Amino acid sequence: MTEVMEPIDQVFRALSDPTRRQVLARLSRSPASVSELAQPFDMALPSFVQHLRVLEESGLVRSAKRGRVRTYRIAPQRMKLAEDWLAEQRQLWERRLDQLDAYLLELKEKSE
Amino acid sequence: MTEVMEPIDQVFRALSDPTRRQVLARLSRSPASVSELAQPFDMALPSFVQHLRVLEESGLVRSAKRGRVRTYRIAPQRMKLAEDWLAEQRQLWERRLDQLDAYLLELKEKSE
DNA sequence: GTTATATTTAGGTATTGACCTAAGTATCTG
DNA sequence: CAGATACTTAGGTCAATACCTAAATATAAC
Repeated sequence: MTEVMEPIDQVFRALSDPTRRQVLARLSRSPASVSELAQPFDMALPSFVQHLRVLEESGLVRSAKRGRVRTYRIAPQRMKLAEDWLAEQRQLWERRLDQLDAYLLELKEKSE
Repeated sequence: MTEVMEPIDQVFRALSDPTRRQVLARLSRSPASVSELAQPFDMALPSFVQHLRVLEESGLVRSAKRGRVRTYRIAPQRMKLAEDWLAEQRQLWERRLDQLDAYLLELKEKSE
């Protein structure tokens, strides 16, 4: 694949894991520390922290360390990349469906 | 990770690859055969076909073979899983930001 | 200043992902 | 029916991912 991943690739990749999506959902409510975030998951901490790293590299979250506690928060702009891409595709095929006669399309599908 | 991937995991995973996103964009315009889809890519056909398999397993596209030609088309309902998930997160943190605004406003008013 | 807490680093394993080449099958066309 | 076309199957490589345990570091609390 490509040498370096594009932001949008990283965003979708980050979103493809259920653990990471759960973390994002948690952070959508409020910022939280590593251990708070890890608590619901039955996973060794270093493994979990790797998910946090993937999220941060994707730009979907940011973190800052104060003392011994690292706090993560959501960084909403990046999610927009994904939303916008999806919206654009939707617009494309919706326009296509508008142009076509829906009835004829259905007939065509049935014959295939 | 999990034994079997959830549909939404598969959808985001399928979307994380630029080749696959380009294929989706192409299919948003109209259905197309394997070789039509493969044409823009500098990749051995079997490698490319594997991307089509990932897309079909995710439910983002469907295919049917007629004679020796397999035709792919977009299957838009699945993309909604991703759109809905993103919309939900957005709603969550936008609501949170609203609350924060209200709180800050209140602080400000008290100080005046 | 010792002990507890909150990560972080180091390093290892097993599976999956993204590619390849070579060879096979099925359908169409002259 | 012979050759071209449109995939499909088989099998191999290499890197990345998702986990793990054990040990290190840095800060906080007694």
